Amino acid sequence: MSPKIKFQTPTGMKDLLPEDLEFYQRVFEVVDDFAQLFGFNKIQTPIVEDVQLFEKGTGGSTDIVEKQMYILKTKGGEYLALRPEFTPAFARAYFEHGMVNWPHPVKLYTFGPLFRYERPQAGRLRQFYQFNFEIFGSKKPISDVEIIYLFWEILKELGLKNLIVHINSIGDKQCRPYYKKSLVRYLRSRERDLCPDCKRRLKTNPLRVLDCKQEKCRTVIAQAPQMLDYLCGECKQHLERVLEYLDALEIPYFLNPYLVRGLDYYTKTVFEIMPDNVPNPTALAGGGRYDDLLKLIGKRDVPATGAAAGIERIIALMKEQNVFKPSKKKIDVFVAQLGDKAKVKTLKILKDLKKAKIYPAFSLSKDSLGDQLKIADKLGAPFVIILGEEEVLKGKALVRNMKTGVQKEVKFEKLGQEIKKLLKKKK
RNA sequence: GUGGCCUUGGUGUAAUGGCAGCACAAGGGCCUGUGGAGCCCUUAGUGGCGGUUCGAAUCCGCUAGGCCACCCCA
Repeated sequence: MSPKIKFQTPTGMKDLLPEDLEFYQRVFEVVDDFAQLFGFNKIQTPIVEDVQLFEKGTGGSTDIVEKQMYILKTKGGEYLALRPEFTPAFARAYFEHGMVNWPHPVKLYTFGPLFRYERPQAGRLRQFYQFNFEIFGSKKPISDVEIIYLFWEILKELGLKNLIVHINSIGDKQCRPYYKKSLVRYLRSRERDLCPDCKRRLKTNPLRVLDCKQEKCRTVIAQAPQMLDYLCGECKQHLERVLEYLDALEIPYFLNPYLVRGLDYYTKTVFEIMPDNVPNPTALAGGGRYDDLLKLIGKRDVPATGAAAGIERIIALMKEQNVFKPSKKKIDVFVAQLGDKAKVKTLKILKDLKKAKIYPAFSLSKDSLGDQLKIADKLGAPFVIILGEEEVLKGKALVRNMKTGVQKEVKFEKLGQEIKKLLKKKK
């Protein structure tokens, strides 16, 4: 009856161990810090939402909705989806909690896990983390740039180098239909030169033919009409202003006419931040304006702009560029004990140490002092508090300097202050 | 979803059809109230299922997971 099956994490999902979490926490720290600086408020939404929220919001013809959602049926018969992205949930929350009546723009952010059923690869997981920022209620170009600048600064603060912003405008409901029509007309004329996927896209989502990487398609695309030439006056001006702001902020960008994002709801500005000068760059962050999404979810027409960044990808690049070293948890003091009374006393003095903001290590399951000193040494503790039966009776503990071996008696009540003093002296 | 490569104790590796071995890590001991070294002992592995063979970590099939490219995206 030896169970041969080995339990393991589900495909494309992983455990985050202490060492991993140091990286995640570093990212979250910087994100929170910049969120505060830029005046964004944090919210958390449920991990599951009504399937229809994404069908409507994210868009029925997107890969995400078509084939990547984890969908579950509850006992009550509702269909819920593990969230594959944040934006529709933000829009839902915006209406559900009457944020329409908050002073605008409403600036919100969050981070947490998302789920997409995909074939896993490095930098592409089925459960992954993103941080996400949204601005509701501003149609101004500066708001797009506020988002881009914020993401740019967060990535820079994390130490990442050689990044570039790819940016494009995909127009709005005024001008995009004209462009789409003329693009489709052109692509039809060259249909026999397209890959099978693109033949399909031609019907379902022709804009995405633009990002196909098949060589035969690339040659077709090279001569295709470009959105930039079809932008209406308003969209054109919007893009120009965005680019001017980017210039003024000295953010390096590449105006990429083939950048089309996979989600249906974008209008005007779309952007991705990616590593520059590498063979197969994957976007670290991406987003843009989505003026038409909110009225699909709620009743009101609210312009919005936002972006999301993939934390695992950021961490991978941090490791590659070697810009963050998890600081080895250094402990201030190790408490070694001998005998039951001393074990209990060890637990009792914890609160006193906490008061002095000293965080100790200890190992109550060990009985031998030698073993405990060995552990203290391995942990790199500069000082050890030694508590034996004798010390408990005397009301004093021995404090040992691990470097010099010098020990002195300290009253229990003074332990916190004394260690603090010693630590300070050491520096 | 398509194609390709990979998988040996916790980690890193050796064995290419013939006794699964080494290093590190871990646990215990030498050492009953004083660490760093050393020595000794212990735990623990061929991802899973099947096939070929006298004999399989090794060859074959399926499966699971990982990785790479496509697809897509963060």
